[in-house]
Amino acid sequence: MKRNSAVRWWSKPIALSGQMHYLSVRDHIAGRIAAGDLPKDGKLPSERQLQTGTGIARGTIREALFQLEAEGLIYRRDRSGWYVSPPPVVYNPTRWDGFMSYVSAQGRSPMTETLWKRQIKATQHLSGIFEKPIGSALYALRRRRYIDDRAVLVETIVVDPDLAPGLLGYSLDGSLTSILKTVFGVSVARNMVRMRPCALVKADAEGLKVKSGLPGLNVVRTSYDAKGRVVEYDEEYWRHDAIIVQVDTGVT
Amino acid sequence: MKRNSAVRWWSKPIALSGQMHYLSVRDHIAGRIAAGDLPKDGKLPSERQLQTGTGIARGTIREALFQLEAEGLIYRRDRSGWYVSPPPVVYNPTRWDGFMSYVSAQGRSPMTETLWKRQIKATQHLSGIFEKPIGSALYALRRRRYIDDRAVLVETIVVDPDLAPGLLGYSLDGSLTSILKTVFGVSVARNMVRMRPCALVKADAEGLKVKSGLPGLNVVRTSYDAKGRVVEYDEEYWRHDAIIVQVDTGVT
DNA sequence: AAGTGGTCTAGACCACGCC
DNA sequence: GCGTGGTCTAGACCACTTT
Repeated sequence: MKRNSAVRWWSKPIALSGQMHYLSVRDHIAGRIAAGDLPKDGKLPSERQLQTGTGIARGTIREALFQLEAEGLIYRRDRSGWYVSPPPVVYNPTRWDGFMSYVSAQGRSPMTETLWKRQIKATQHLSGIFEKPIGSALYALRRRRYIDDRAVLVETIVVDPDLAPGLLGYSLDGSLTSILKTVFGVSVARNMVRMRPCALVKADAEGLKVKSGLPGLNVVRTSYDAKGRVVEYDEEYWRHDAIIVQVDTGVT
Repeated sequence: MKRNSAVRWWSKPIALSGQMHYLSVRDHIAGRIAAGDLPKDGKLPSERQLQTGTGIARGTIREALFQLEAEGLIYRRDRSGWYVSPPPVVYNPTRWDGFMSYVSAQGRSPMTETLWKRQIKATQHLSGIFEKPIGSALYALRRRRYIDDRAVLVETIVVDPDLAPGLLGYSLDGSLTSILKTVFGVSVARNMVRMRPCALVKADAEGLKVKSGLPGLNVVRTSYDAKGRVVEYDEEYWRHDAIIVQVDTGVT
């Protein structure tokens, strides 16, 4: 590709006066993206190609790219390159339509992959949530979910076996919601949701194939049935650039 | 202080085998923090002091510090040093008690500073929200809010003057909520809240005195009265380590 | 004035994706 | 096997805070 020949990506020299150098580079790249001046797969030129003809150190280029990544404009695929981010989906934790349904409704293509499912024993933490003795049997489930083939979240779900005996025998690559409802007659009356900006580290970063330390959003949801029993406890880790959370409620 | 003499902060050499070097440094520092091995103001040794005796480049130390910062464990004061982060406050956007009230309720000390207040003309964006013609008069207000003397958010609020004529004449360093209610008899019936992990840039980063590009949380709240009129439109930018969002609702 | 983080350079080697 | 980003070193100078 001509774009990738050894000339600098932008036509004018980068302004060095006044503001920080890496922020100038950021603005140039952001401008090129906004102008749509990119191959249609959204891949940016490589870091070393961005350097050519500029006299700028690679570290400075990378600083600019990190800035754009933090802003959610671009993301990286490990050792592959930098790409323009697709738009985020809107997530409404107070609605009880699942991931598969609201992603589709927004014209995007959802996909779920079950990483593992097994019976576990309640830890102290879980025993407090489910109000069961430590060591009680619980179902646990780990899934990775995709939008348009990009991994956007990993989650660990815990379900009370008393409410859904034999749950793990079902395919859980679809909507857990609808299985609970149609097969077990369990429906959710109340949600408690906690959200916290976080860094993706260790298992979660690995699961999303991102570098440890990238920003993410941690969503913890506890669902109750009409009798106030905990139906489902869910910990999600999202890519920060994949989601907007929207809550629409009466005032309490 | 003895801690700041030219010996390394940890006693054993850092393990180089296996995992990434900067992650080892991260783990060492995280361990020391968890062990409470710090002066009580929470200030870490300087980057150059952390290097001493280790043979580790300053850039690598900084990478470890950035990691901990992204995780919310530490934060920096520009050109002063790195400090251990205080615990976050819980923010419930569906409750209509204001910042001053819920921060106090959590045993922390809230403070509000009004940066400016003035009448503005409705932009296209605002005209759509308030359902008024472009150019209509609106009240706008910019504030910075603190918890225990650390700036944690900046916000810009827009209010419909028809619902609160003369609002800008009042001191707005306290609760806007209670002024609207007690002085103007305006109360909120419904909230629409959007949240998005973001990078703090430009004016918002400057307002919080953080480096541009640090992770933050963008909260946009639109409040309606019982007749469905927009009472207040609020854009907040939070430090990412200062807040946990909690939503507790019935399912719709 | 001394110390701090903030920025930048100019290399080097590595692990891994992609062809 | 080549190109990519990922990691790391060893300096340097600057702007700002702190003392």
